[in-house]
Amino acid sequence: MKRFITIKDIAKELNISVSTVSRALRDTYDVNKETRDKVLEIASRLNYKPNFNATGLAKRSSHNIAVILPFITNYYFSTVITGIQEVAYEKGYNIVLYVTNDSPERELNIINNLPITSLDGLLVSIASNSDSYEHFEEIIANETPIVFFDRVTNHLETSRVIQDDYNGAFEAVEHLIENGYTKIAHIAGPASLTFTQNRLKGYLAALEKHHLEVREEWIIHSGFSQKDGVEDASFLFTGENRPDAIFAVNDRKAIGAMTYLKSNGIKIGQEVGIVGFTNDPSSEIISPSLTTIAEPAFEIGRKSCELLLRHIEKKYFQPQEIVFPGKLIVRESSVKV
Amino acid sequence: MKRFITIKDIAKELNISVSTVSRALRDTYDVNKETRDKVLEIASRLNYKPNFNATGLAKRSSHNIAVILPFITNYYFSTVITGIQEVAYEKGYNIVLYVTNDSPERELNIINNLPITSLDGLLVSIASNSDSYEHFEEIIANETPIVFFDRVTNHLETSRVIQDDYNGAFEAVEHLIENGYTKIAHIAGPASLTFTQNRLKGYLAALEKHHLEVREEWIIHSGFSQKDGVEDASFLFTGENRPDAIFAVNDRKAIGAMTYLKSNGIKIGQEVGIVGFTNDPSSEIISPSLTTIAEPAFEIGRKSCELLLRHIEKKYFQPQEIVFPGKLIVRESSVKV
DNA sequence: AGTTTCTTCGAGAACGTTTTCGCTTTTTTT
DNA sequence: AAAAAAAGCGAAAACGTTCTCGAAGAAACT
Repeated sequence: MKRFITIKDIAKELNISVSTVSRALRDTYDVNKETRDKVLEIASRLNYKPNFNATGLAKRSSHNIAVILPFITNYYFSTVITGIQEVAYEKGYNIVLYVTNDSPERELNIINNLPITSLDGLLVSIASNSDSYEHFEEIIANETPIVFFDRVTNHLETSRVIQDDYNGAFEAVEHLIENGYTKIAHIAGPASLTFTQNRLKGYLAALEKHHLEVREEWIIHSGFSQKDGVEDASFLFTGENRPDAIFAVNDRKAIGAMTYLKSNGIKIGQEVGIVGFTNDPSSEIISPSLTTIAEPAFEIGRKSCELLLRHIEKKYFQPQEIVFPGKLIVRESSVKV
Repeated sequence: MKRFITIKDIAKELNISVSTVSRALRDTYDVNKETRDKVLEIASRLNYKPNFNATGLAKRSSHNIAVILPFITNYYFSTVITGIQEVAYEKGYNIVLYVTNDSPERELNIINNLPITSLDGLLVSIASNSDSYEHFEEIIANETPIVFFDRVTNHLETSRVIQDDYNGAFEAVEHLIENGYTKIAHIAGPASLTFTQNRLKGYLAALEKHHLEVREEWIIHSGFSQKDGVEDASFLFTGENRPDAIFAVNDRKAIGAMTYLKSNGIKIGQEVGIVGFTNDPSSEIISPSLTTIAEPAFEIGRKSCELLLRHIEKKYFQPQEIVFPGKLIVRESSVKV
């Protein structure tokens, strides 16, 4: 059976009480410097490790935060986690990771089975087709703070951090227009997600500003995968009225569309312009290279975590919305020469 | 202050003792079916959530496992985590994530500050230049099981799961030879890592089998990034005695090398053959597409976690080494036509 | 010298469970 | 019908901390 050195062992060793040891290990006041030094010395000699279950019980707070998101196997999310992890590490928090596989059922199941009593807060990016938010409300009611990032919801009064989807999309589409494309399609994400709605709005606004017509059949909602991109492009380029440009909701779909076009002999850039969203490293590797809107994924992770920690540490802290601007990165896929 | 429903609330409600409630919530024996049903009903009505700090304290086991690895922002590691997470989810374990940024100091710091008393086990892939294993030994001495994956060490008597680096490399290089390349360079990873050693051995064995000369200057050890690949290639192709093929320790370096060759007008495949390792999705996106050895990353994650859980649950379980075979995937970068 | 204030510490309860032991009551065996 | 075994439950200790209270002594005032 495992057996670790406890505060009691230290107390016995020095013939003092556990309360004193406890104080010595944390505070500096209310304990004599000498005894404190002795405690610290013994503690490190015996290689004492605090029992987090016990401290968690006694203080009603562990130093754990849950991160719940759809996937981790893509550039965006893995980079966000890296950012989160960076500030968690600095501040001595542990990250408990849950991945929903973008399934609402699994998300629900995870939330319901969360070790909520040993979690100080939650960082979440919701699944595509979540339609109910009760499970989150319940957690909020229990005074466990939540910060949403990227995939947020307006149904809940919490802090959130996102990129500027509307303006990013607007800029992307305007860039296509300025480069002489006029028949611009949008291959979008699942309609339920706030950020696909915002990117769609940005797309529409840019068309409107430049007096270009909006065609229903040029707006396709589907999933986020490369395969979805292939299918959407195949749909767009088999009928009549083919577009001459595509704005994709993310780089993976853009890349899917590119592979479709390439294998059908359509010249990217020259004949059909393409712009993605994210700045996935693949967008630089593919040829022609992909124009895209870069998202500050790492910073979004950092900021989300900082915000959550503020909520955890200060008691009443007004929910905030933080919006990061995107940045247009022009490459080969959106220019005609 | 947060306040959750406890076992005591249920006991009070039903006028029975907490011990009975505790039993009812877990076992089926030693408690009448009727009272058990009543307890379960009240528990779900009050929305009772067990306090994991308390159970952890009382049972000396949380249901947490730590995952410690260098990065998560690449295909291989993020897929491994997804596999780990899959079985952890099935079995009701939580994953506590730590990323070392491939820094030995940070790794050490993380290990030393681990909430070890509330961790049932560890899954780790070590940092590149870790030279000391004492911190791991200490954990093992405390009877907390560790399973290493991918980046393992021979200094410790623990279970480990890896891919067959030797044979994968052998196959990759033999494939190049069979396709008519004779001057094959190897851009390798940091020399300290077991798996780069094994891939190097596989490379050497293939050369030897086919009586090709080994040239020291064609073997370069550096980091794992795309940038390292660029630099290694630039080194290989600026001097005299240029190779006509490259076997890269991973796909990112292979891709780096490809970008260098492409921008220098060297025809990949025709003039210089390239094979990578991993089967990163980028290897299919880049053109020409990259021949590679596919690693079963997801399965490695699953298996590592299963093994760890076995160690946690059975007491004395002989350390095992599990080796997954790789699979050669032939694409355009390694054929001369 | 007497009073007040600080400083340092210990006793013991509390956090929410599990677990051991033993006591009733019921059921089974003879 | 008596004896033995089993079933169901409660009291209380334990897990390793933190925290509140108060006591003892030292230091600082009058």
